[in-house]
Amino acid sequence: MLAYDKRLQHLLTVAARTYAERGYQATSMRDLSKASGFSLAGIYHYVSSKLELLYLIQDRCFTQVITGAREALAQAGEEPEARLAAFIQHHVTFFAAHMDEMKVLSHESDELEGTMRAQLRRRKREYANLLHELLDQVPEAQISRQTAAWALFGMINWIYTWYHPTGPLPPEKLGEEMSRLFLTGYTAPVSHVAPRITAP
Amino acid sequence: MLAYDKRLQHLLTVAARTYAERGYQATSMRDLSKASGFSLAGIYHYVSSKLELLYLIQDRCFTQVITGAREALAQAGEEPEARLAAFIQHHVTFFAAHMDEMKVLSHESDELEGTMRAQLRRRKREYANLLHELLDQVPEAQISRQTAAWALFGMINWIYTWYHPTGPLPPEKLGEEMSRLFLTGYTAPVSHVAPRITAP
DNA sequence: TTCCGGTCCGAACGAACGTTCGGACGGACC
DNA sequence: GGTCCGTCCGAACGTTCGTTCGGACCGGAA
Repeated sequence: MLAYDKRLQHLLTVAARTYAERGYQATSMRDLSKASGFSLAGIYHYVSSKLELLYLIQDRCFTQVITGAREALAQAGEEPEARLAAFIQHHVTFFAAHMDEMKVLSHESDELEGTMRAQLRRRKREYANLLHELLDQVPEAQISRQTAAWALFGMINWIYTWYHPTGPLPPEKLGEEMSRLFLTGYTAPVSHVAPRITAP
Repeated sequence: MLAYDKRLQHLLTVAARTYAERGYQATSMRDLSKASGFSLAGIYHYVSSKLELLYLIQDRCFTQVITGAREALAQAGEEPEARLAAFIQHHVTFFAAHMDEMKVLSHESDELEGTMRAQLRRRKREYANLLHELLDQVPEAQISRQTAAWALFGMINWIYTWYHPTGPLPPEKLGEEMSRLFLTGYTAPVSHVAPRITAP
């Protein structure tokens, strides 16, 4: 049954690319049929619905990010800031290496329903907890852990709206810059605080 | 013709709310008909197409953000960091006050085509230039201006995925935390740099 | 040779979509 | 009173959608 898995993977890859380009809702099963080489009806031998196709892409991608992050942390040593940097660096480089899937994961996260939605939420919580534990290890944070976590995810998920991995800025460099920006902002002593401006 | 404008505004408000809840593609003109009180055909007396409806929401919203940011900057004094903080604070509080429109602007930015798309791109460029000029005034940045700009927009646009303005964290406080996180990270002297970790 | 289960597809189904058409209604002006 | 114009709508149009159905093809077991 190896060929079966290979063809399913092919279908998922093509679908992720098309969803990333045109959006999930705007892509029809007929589009995927043309892009994948399968007939329209043939697709339904691999997935039971359009929604399950989206679910498979997102779930597989999320699983990869989480296990990848765990592996990166396992090699990151003990120092809290170094571990945080490793987490960020892994997320950014993984994002750059799997742009289509990560864009679909980031941008089409509200399309699922029922059991599939719940499963994806669980994975999201799992990944967020990983970050929260890292943030807890860093002392003297000058802003709240919750806001910091969302701000960081914003920084590193927004990537899909502008970044081109083959451009002048290589993924490792991008990860470094993001790490430095966030870590410096989050861990700096309170004395080095920017002037507080209240909106008029 | 005042009543006409009021009814158009009503339509745009309802559409923005529905698009924010269910997404642009997933919302049908029949949905908007039910939600707005207009008949299906009646909607076409105010907009010429579904795409123009999206365009009007996005263009009006963008115009408001830009002029609002200009006003905030006019009152922000001379110090570069204070001006940057004012820009961020304005963006965040405006976002919180116009969640539906800003979510539609952030999340459905790839749907338009042709002239409308070009017009929106122009507005986006205009707003980004505003930020770039502010970043240029801040000395000794430890990461590139371009990356910093995208990271900041990521932080403050991702808000729509998690923030509830009526929750425990008021918009002004959120703006403050975002300002502090970004400004500290962007303007900190290079000596206070987080440990550089290269991915294995 | 026969049969069978996995693989795949052309053709069709009913539903929902964005948009249009012809006309109804009502106040303003002659 | 008659006419016109802005406002609005019920009903329909043609298209596209996700999904299904019945059967074709084929390698291997019996």
